Amino acid sequence: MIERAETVRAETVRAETADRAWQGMRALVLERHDRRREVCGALDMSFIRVKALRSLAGGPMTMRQLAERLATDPPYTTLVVDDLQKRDLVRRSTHPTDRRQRIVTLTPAGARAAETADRILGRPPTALLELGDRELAALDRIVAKLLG
Amino acid sequence: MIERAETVRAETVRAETADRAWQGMRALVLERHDRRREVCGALDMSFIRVKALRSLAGGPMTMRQLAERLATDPPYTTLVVDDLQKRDLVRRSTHPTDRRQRIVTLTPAGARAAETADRILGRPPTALLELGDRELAALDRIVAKLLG
DNA sequence: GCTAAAAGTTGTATTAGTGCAAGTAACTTG
DNA sequence: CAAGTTACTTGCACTAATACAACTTTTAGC
Repeated sequence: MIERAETVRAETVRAETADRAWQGMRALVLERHDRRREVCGALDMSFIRVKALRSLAGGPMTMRQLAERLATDPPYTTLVVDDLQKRDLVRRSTHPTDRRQRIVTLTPAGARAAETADRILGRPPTALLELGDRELAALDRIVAKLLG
Repeated sequence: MIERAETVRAETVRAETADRAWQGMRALVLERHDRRREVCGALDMSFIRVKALRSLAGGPMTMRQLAERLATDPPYTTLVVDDLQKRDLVRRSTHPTDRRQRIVTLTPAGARAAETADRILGRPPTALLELGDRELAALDRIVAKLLG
């Protein structure tokens, strides 16, 4: 492939811009506005349990699906769900047609806990709230596009 | 404070947009494009050590500054730095004027490791690279603004 | 029906991380 | 120069997380 010099240059600028934007997004999410400690404190549980609750807020899942979602293995998932069950935040039931599978469902208290977590984690940084209307709309649109 | 109905409505829309954009950014960084495992595997160390190396890439720091940056306490920082020192990635020296303080500096090998980490963590998602020029520029500008 | 596979659980071992108390060396302040 | 403070280290106790191996129950394929 033969490219003209200015094309190569333009691509370099694009790559640099993309790197900078991405690193900025990472810094915002991971450093400037990390609410993990806060949410763990509020719900008095480790972050993986919070993630489990939030995952289940989207609907019941089997243990295996939950393990996948939490990027962990089945044994540890058992432990996490055991703990959430002791706190009456989730409930285990047997799959109607395949009795090997356990369906994990949020209890009403679990749904409330997941909502609390969402409220803490989902709260945008103040800088974002102070964006102009056009910028905020642009950001919203671009992020949606990135998510596919 | 008295607000007209349409002003309240507009604020609600803004808040919803901000929430959605923020949650999208979180999802992108934390779920869609999490490279922690990859970088930990590549450098054969825990993520907090990677963070330490990357922090030190910006210049030498004292133990206390590093502890602050890693959001941990001094004792654990000692442990992390001990480990990095064993691997010849960092070096401890005494502060020239205050001999209580230890200055932690990257070795050449440490700088290379930090660069490797940056290359892995800083690589933007492909979706971001596929944005149009105008959108990419807008994202870059907005993120810079959010970082203040 | 027998065998193999899948879903979950139990158990054990190891590493990572957190928190606190105490100790040492160096500096600062009155 | 004595007393307090700061920076770092050491040590201990504890929880969280990760990884494997082995086991039970249930389903699916031959």
